[in-house]
Amino acid sequence: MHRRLPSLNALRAFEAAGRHLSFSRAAAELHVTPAAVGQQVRTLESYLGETLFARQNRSVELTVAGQALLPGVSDGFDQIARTMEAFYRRTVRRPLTVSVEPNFGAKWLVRRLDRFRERHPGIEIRLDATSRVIDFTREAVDLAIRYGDGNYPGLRCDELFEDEVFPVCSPVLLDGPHPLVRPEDLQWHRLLRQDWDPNAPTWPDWAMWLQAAGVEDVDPGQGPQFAAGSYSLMMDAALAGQGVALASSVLVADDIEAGRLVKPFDLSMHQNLRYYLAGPEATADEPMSAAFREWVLSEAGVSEAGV
Amino acid sequence: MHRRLPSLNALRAFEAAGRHLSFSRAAAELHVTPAAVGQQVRTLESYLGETLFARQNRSVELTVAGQALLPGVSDGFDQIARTMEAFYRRTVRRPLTVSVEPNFGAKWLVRRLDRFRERHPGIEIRLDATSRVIDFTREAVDLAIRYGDGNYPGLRCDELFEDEVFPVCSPVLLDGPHPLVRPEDLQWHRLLRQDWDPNAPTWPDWAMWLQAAGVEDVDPGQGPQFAAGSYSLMMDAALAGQGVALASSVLVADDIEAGRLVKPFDLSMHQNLRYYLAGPEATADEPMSAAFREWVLSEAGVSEAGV
DNA sequence: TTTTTCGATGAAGAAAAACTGATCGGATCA
DNA sequence: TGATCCGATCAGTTTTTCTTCATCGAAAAA
Repeated sequence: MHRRLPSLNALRAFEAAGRHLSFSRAAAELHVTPAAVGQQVRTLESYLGETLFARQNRSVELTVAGQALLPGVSDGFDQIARTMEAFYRRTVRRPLTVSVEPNFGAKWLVRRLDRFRERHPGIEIRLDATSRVIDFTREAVDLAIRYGDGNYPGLRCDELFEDEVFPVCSPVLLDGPHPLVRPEDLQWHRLLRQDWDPNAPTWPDWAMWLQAAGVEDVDPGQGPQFAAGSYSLMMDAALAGQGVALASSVLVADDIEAGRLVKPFDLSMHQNLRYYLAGPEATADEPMSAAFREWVLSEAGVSEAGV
Repeated sequence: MHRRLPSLNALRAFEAAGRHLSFSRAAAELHVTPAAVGQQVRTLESYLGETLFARQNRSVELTVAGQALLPGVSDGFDQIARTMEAFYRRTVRRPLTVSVEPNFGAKWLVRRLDRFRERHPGIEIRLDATSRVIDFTREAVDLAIRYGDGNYPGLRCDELFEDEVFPVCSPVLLDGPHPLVRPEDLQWHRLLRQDWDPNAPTWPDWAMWLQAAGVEDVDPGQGPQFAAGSYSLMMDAALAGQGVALASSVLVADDIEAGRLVKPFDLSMHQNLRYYLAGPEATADEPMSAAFREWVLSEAGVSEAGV
């Protein structure tokens, strides 16, 4: 079989534009700019040697040639789209189970998962939020995102983020009677403190940060205390302007970007612990695992690590 | 309608590979390398999160998933391909009439036209080989390739080639009792000469070339003479080793590249005349004209000229 | 009428996708 | 056993595709 097909992307742009009778709406459907649609249509017209759209100033309509071409092309794409939909929904698909540390899952991963779904409509993610250490040989878990030192023998392991710890607070604390400008100003505010799970990796506490900042007249023991595992409660308190919390850069990145939290001082405590994506070597090249790894790494702004 | 489609090119590669059960044959069909097909298939597998082909060492076969996906996708592309074929062959299409100087048409254009057909299967070219000057307002001609000075008022005009004139001959003349090495050696060979149409642009003759070469003991008047318009006869004689002809660089480029003719000396006579593609401004932006112009210019190795 | 708005367009540069070319490695065939 | 065939892989590059930004002209709004 020998097919002479034009650029398929140009065809798709034409099809969408013809269906909407609008380059802009077609562009919206295809998630590109109207200019891109216009160029693709022009490419197709040049390939065929015929104008497919009559351009009015503020609208387009199909020429006779365009009308002749559109239905068949639409049918073809419909057929393919139906096939893909059927494929996505066909026979029970094993979901990809990803174990994730709960705070990271809530603050970082779930906010981005819809982008993964868009990129890989055929892969269903099952999240398993737990702090336990995963034994891949015993548990039905494909991949795990963990906070640690990256020393996971026998696993394929890719670094996601460095992490650092610094104070954050609601922007309202920057105004008011005692604006937070220098570390000494912390004496006027409540320090939100978290107890640490004795089994979990160590985490800098206020005493360490204040010492590093060279501040002596702030009591590291004052302010509300949150139980281990209640990180999100503490952050809710910070978001509500109830005090200043020591937070992980990864977990507050979105809140800072959105302006819900601010970082009043420049001083950060560096951790030698990081976020890693880990999983068994044996399944590392399976398409589902590979797709998830590639996506997480790109979301983390990291190019894929070596072997 | 909201479609979630993978990369269409990846789908097409998968479809071809699945149909042939071979990446190499699919690559041949798509006019790309097997490596390209392999990468496209891998892209699709990553998007879907499933392997579509089971790779043996020397062959591939479809997995269950691949078998589930292939038929529907094939049908879709078939549908589109049928639509395109029907479109190409539909209602009487006006061919694009290109008037071309006969020698140029024979020696340069027709040898390349199949590449144009491949790029633009929907455009039919009608060649009109004539030396007459074209009046676009009176004749049903869309474009013309002409040899001249480029001064064509009221026409959209793009330069194709510079031209120069130099002696050429069959490679057999380089051996033999009197090999052609220096211009003086021409005295041992016949000079193929052509009469010129008194109305046509002037063309250097042997007397001019010999003078430029500084050769005096060769008689420019000896050798067979060909009537105006019998250029191709003269070139046939040259190809047959019957003598040395003064030829146009454009018209002999292919013969020289193929080794059928050689250029024994370096000296060329430059012409201030060139090959141009000309046509009415009014139709210059019509897809057929624009496609042909773009193609001719790219074949001529020239980027599209400005307004 | 005048002003605003909306959609199409064009050029230039940037980003992303696709392809090539070279190399490797395991079957198959002679 | 050696030669060959086919597919995998990877880096580098080419080609395609897209975005940005400015402009334009009619329709809608004021």
